[in-house]
Amino acid sequence: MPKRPAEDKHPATATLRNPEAIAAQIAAESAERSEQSLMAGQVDRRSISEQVATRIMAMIKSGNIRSGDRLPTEAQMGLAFGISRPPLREALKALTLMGLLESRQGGRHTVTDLSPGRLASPFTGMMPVTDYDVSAHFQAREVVDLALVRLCCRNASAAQRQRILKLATDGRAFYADPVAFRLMDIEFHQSINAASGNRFLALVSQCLYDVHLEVRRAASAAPGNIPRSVEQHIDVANALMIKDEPAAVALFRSHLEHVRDSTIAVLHQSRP
Amino acid sequence: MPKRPAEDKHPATATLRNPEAIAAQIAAESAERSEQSLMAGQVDRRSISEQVATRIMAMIKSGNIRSGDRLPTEAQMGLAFGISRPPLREALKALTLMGLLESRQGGRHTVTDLSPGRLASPFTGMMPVTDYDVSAHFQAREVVDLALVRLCCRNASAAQRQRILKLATDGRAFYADPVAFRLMDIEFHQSINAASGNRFLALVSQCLYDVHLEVRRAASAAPGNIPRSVEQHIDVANALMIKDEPAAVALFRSHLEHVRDSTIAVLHQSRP
DNA sequence: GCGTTGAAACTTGTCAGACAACAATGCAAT
DNA sequence: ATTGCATTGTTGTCTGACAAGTTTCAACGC
Repeated sequence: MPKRPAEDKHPATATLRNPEAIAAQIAAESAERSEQSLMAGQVDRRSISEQVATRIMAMIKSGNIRSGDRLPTEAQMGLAFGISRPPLREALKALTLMGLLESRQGGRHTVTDLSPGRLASPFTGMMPVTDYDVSAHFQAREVVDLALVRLCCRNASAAQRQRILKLATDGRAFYADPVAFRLMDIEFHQSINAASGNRFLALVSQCLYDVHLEVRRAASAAPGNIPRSVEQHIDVANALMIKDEPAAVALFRSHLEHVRDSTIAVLHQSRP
Repeated sequence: MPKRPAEDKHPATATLRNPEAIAAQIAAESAERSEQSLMAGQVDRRSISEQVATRIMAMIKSGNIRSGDRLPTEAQMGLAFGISRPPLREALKALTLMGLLESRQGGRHTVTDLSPGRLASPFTGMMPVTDYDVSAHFQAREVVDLALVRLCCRNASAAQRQRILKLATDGRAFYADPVAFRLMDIEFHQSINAASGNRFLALVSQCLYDVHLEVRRAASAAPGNIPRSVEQHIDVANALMIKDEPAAVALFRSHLEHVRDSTIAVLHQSRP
């Protein structure tokens, strides 16, 4: 059986994770690029900072730079890319804003965990910029979340089901605390998503949920809604415990519809 | 000295869109911010460029800056924000990389159309960075795309159905041209997504499709696959024409399964 | 009068150098 | 061995400058 080589043990690849080696690789590729552009005779009309940002992204995507790696200093990278600090900093800052890098004054740049949630956050934050359609949004959530509930019902382990049920019942303590309830609500839905075993659908669901939060942020939840949501959570969790798929889906659907209706009510109230 | 062509017919709204007025508004808000930070005694530990980028994003999201607007010059904005050019440029470049702004040397920064596809592209490009699961990906596509097909079957106008059918049949001309086929394929799926009437699901589907393209980019499609895909497209389009929802869904599902299987085959072939 | 063209003014892209603020490191004293 | 401090290193920000490209506007020819 041909197994994947244990890359971390190989000196050649391990060395690449050292800042100096990263800089060396950048320099090598940079020279190669220059030759190519000379051969093609085609000038890249993008600004240097955009080219550099793209190349760093490519190095991250291809695995040449990995989560947690410390990048070389700005001076070293500028030397390696053959550019000065300002455009390099523009590229680094852009990647920082996109959630790929982290930077602290005095400390070097490091690569984030690259979790989909982190990468999606800047995108999610800009989503509700176009005119927002509540019913279309909840229709999408229904499609995605109900599929996740189905998958969760089939694939979740006993421990995961227990955790979901515990989160649901713990919600009873938060009848009077909207903030704590919101945190629990996030955790509850994420647990279901994670238990489904499908990262893509889970990510989509989380993005749609984040958009929902953004919309609902300003308006505090009406007091009566929290107990109702908590009870619906518990109903769903119980259905998941006994693996009753139709019931879980139906209960989750009614939960979503309840949230949708109350959201519409809040929006109409704030915008008469 | 206004040599400026008459541009404010509506002083209230038009004024805000002038670069100078935008700068003035920035300056006003900036002063307000300073007071707040003094009152709170809490320093914002984020770098200036990050704060500025966040604030410009907020102004775009709130509608103070709209699609197509020309931003003030960097000098003006630097003055308005009370900072110098480098950190301001870092913020602008970050927003440019994120697809919110466009910039040309010599011309001012302008706001893009803010289309979801454009905003999603940097995010989509980084998605397959984590270990990629083909079957989970296609499971997600199945959930989302089949829902879109259902909605399309119910909501599409006659003209939209005609367009979908035309795209599908036109595909027959591209048996030997993978690139042209790919372009048609994109258009075909986007037409279905648009006809569904749900922007959110359409966007999600497009993102998943883009990830699929990214994965399949290197490997050229096997020659036999194109005719098969074309015929499947036509079958789906015909089902949509007569509004046979179960048939359309079933045909689309088998289309997706075919694409999935051929993708897996290609991946296994390239990675023995 | 009207479209064209050319130059001037303006704006962004890039570079260089400098200093401040913060982090990391090593050394000395307890 | 641990704590505290001083030194060094790195990022954050500023200033000034010039190159490369765009926009504007006025002079010019028709």
